[in-house]
Amino acid sequence: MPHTATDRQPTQARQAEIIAAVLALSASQGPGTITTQGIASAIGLTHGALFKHFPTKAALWLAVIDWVDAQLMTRLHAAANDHDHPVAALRAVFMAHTDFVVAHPGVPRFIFNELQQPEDSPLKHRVSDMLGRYRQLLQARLQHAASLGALRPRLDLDAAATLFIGSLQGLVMQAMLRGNTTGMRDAAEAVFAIYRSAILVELAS
Amino acid sequence: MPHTATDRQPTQARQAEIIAAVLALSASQGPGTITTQGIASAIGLTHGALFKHFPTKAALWLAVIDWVDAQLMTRLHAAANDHDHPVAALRAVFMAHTDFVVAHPGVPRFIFNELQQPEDSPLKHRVSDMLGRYRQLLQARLQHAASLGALRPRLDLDAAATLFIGSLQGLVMQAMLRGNTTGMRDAAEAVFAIYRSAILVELAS
DNA sequence: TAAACTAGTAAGCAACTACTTACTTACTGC
DNA sequence: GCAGTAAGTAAGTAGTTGCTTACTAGTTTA
Repeated sequence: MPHTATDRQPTQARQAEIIAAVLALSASQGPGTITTQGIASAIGLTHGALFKHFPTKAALWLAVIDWVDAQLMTRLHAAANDHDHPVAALRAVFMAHTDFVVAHPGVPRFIFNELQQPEDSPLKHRVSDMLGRYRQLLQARLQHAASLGALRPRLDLDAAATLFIGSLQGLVMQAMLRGNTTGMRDAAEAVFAIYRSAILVELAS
Repeated sequence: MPHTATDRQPTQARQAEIIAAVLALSASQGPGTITTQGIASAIGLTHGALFKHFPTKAALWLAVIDWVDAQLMTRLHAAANDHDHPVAALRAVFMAHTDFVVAHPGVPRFIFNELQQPEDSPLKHRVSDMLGRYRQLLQARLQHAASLGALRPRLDLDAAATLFIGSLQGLVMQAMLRGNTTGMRDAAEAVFAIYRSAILVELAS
């Protein structure tokens, strides 16, 4: 069957389509089991055509991480900078992260899968680099909040950042158990409310 | 090379050895990439010999989960029942879980890997069943603590359980980023201290 | 002590993997 | 209007995977 004119796409558009397909498959399949054949047929393309746009599967995986990095960090910074008060900023980051996961359920699976690779592969290095910048974003707000006297005295800011990311991880895990992300926003609100009371200085009830 | 008498092991001992090998490989390799060939050569056995003890790879995977279930839940219940006060029990469970992960770093990787399988495979079902019993254990202590008036009024116990497991997940993720579990116990103490102040009723500082 | 059983080996098979090659067809600049 | 290039196809290759088969050698037991 000869392809029509609409079949042919400029490589930049195809690359974006391929990356999106990988993340879509990650949401319903587990990234470790994704094959280049599966990606191709998910787009309606021949297997060989994939390699016109990415030289190797590893290069494609790297491009997926770069996409996630750019998208997620942009949204998180935007959410954080939307609020003057650092605690409000933390809340906005928490919910922006949640919304991103709801919109792209394959992303946390993909990221965690790469984190499992124990050796210092370039993939894992980029993921850990991104998470490092995530922690910096959180630490800056936490320190700002501390300087305002809004946080508990002697609060371990490092542990507070770990708890922040970890609670999101817990929400993701719950969503993976259920197999969908419905109700995740509400659960995120409830969890952040508890987190907030964990770090805030005690006020009169 | 003919095998000596010590080569031959009763199947029960070999099964335990094989399960241990899978978890050891999970700690340093990522469970998705483990092959039956790799398991066999890790023990110093022929590939075909594996299938004398487990009919299929899936059966072996199931046995690994059963082992984790029995070991982990036994320790968590023992830790919980060691304390009369529910908050002390929660702390003991948190640290018992941490100790288990430090002792068996492959376990959380293995578990999370199975959780990623989206379909209702028997593997995923058992994992989600175990996590359900974990939540029950937590909910019972949280409700007990609430009945003692130790918790904040209007605390969302469901979200509190999610935050409990999630914060452990966050610690595991941090350990995976660093590639080892050194310092995990100290980090766990700090994180639980914050968690504790999140759920406890406010006292005079 | 012979028979049944069990734990092991060595070799190989069918299916699947990432990737390549040879070729075709559409778009673009001169 | 045509040459060069880029996106696509179809078929194939080498390596790996889970699993099987045919055979060997210890162990148990009637």
